Amino acid sequence: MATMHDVARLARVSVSTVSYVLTGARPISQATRDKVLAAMEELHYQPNAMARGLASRRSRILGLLMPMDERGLGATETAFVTGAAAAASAAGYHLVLSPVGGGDLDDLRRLATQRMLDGVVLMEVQLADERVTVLQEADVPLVLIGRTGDTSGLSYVDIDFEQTVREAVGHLVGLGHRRIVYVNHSAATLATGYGPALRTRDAFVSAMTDHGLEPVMIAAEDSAAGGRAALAAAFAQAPELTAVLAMNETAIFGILGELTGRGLSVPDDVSVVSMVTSPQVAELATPALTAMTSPGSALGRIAIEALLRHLDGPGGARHQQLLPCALEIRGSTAAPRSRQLMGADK
Amino acid sequence: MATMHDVARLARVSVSTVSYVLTGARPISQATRDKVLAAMEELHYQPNAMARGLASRRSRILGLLMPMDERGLGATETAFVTGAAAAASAAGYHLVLSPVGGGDLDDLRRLATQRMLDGVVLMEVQLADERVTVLQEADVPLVLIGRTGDTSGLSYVDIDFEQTVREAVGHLVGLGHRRIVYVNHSAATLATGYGPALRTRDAFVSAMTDHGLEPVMIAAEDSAAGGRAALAAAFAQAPELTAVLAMNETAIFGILGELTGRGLSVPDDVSVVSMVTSPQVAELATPALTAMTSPGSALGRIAIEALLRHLDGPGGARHQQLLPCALEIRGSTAAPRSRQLMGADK
DNA sequence: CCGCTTCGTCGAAACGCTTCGACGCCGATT
DNA sequence: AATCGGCGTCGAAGCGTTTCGACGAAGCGG
Repeated sequence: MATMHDVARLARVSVSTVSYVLTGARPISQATRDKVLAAMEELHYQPNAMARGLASRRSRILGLLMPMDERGLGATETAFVTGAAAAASAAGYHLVLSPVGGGDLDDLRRLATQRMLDGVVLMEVQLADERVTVLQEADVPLVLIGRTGDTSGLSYVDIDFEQTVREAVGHLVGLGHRRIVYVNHSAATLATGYGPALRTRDAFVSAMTDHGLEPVMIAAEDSAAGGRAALAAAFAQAPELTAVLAMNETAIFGILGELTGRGLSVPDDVSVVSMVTSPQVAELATPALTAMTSPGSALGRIAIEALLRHLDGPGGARHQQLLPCALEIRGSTAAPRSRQLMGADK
Repeated sequence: MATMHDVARLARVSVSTVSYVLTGARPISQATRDKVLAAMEELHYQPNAMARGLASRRSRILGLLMPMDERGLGATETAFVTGAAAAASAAGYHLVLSPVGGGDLDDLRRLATQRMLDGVVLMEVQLADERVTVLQEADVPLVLIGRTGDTSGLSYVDIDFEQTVREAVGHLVGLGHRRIVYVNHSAATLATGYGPALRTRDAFVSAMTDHGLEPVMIAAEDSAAGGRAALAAAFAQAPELTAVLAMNETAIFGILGELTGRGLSVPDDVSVVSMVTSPQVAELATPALTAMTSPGSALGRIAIEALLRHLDGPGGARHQQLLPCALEIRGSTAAPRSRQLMGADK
């Protein structure tokens, strides 16, 4: 492997000159530059990332820390990653994903403190998240996806759940629905302080109240069976329901299955809206689901851009931004039929 | 940030002694070791990864290169990643995922040649894959998931598709099915040299032939609509079919939907087996799918272990290994009813 | 035509660690 | 008693860059 020395020797210049050609930190004449570039070409020279990082105290590597549970990454998370990777790459940075689970806080600390990462984007932030504390103590530039309860002094990008729920409810109410059930994540998930679940819950209550409607909410396990059970519970609690708004992407297939099982048709008997769902998943269902599509790739891009800004101007202001999901109307919503317009026929 | 120098000074030993305590490269007396460890503790010392890497010419970082398309990572890939991460972590290595798309070959070369990665695991390998060539030229220790057409001189771990298909077909034939249709990925995907699709296709032909049955195969786009269309085509080609074996995890929901749409019940009228499918996805369907479950986490672990072996003994033999998927019987398969036992009633 | 920038280049000193050769010490071997 | 080999430790030489101060050569206004 050729080093800078070899290049310098071949081009008959000093090592520092080669470095300046590479980094542009000082002006170099065209003639010299050409000589150096030719030498690099000839030797297939590639700078050694470690040496560079050591000397400049910048690795040009950004970390994207994502807990990897067995669920896998949906299209939403993937869009997020690709958006972030593209933005990093455009700025000349590498983006590496590190699958840090919740348990290995020490691992996290080590990773952050070894000065291998110039900055870090943390995904799936909980309302009370120790990882944030660890990262702040390690003094590494940090941007969150999602937010903790107390966001003072933190930079984050997150989905505007308030707005998203309002829009979803608005869509259903606009179609004529009055009895709308909200299917959230499980009670256990809520208890862990999972922000999206809690925020959408509050947003749902307030949106429904604003329309003068009563909010009905059900918790569902993250599984098809959980969705089934939730729908049963929903009918027990509100027999005349005509629409379901579901936060739980995993449970939604169970909900649809159970609806079919009860001889109810979507969207004629019951309308279904899926929250924070990718088009890919929405199209899997029959009929395709009307859904609130998350701005995945934009979130990723914005997070990285904010992070890069922190690297340049360390004293800069925090970046705090919310993006709503977009309503995409597909086949699972329609005006309510039976119970509303024709009486309780079914 | 404290350096080794600071630790050495505080512990009143030389820098090299501190280093030996850390790496264990030479014996150090218990007394000295304790002094050093105490000093480290007091200063919150953390070794600088760059400096370490530069001096030792080992980064202790392994790369997992995965193309990220918009589809997202299924539970299968996720299991793979977590298996790999666990194995790497156990050996004191970091595992970073790098989302390298197909297009950025130069990006790949740069990544591999900058000596930041001690070794690399490459996922989603095609039969003819330029990335493999690039990585080989960069002279970086390499293990593939999947295989190229010519595997000489390469290490890989892959699914034993031959065996997996044989088992799936065996299951269906054992239940009494004779007319079995195989739904593969799209013709376009086949044309790109996507190994799993090609290998399962061949395996299906040979397995069916061994049973004295005629292999019927349909290509399906990777979407629910594709699955629908494929099922229609299947019925056109083999009206008396009683079982579907599907390689296309995305299309399977379309297949199920179309089956229901035609008034056919699963598994009573038609049995369905899904290939290389995670339990999570299998449970999404109603009824839950009988599936061939991929050995995701084991694949990841084995790949990393093989890679680590390469790092230690560079001259060592190649590691080439195939693992079959496990048959998990759920609700989507049963003995054929109507057409076989009761004549063509439906 | 003289001093003064500005430009382009060089040499050397970091950056924080690993690793090699050397050395003193001590107990064991002849 | 002289010799030997381990053990534990030290000092110094890298690893391949970046970056800083210095310096000669032009280019400029006066």
